[in-house]
Amino acid sequence: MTTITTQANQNRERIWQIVSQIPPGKVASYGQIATLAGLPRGARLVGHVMNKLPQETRLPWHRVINSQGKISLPVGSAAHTEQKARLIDEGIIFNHERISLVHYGWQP
DNA sequence: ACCTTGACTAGAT
DNA sequence: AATCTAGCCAAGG
Repeated sequence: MTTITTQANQNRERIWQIVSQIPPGKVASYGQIATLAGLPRGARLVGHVMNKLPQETRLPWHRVINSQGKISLPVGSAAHTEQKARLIDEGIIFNHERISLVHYGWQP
């Protein structure tokens, strides 16, 4: 098994690493993750990486939302429903589909 | 190799 | 508050 370290692989691993640090009951935005991973304008890449996570991943992907405090997945989709349920389980309160970043935003 | 598509965002209008 | 726009990075056609 040869180990190939492309730039894309490194970026992906940095993103995984940051996401794994978000504590329960807190949320972080795509842009915030990107910045912490050393990719200041890579918000979109974070979304792409989340989208490609294996179904059985143990990463707390549900704690990643957009800068408006909303879930970016399509409303009504199974994924959106699961994400919302997981967040509510952790004690997060939604107000009109929005999460208060002031109260629940992760401060590393 | 070229073009389009996203779990995006800050800034301008 | 609602829209637009340009910028970013990887993947897929």
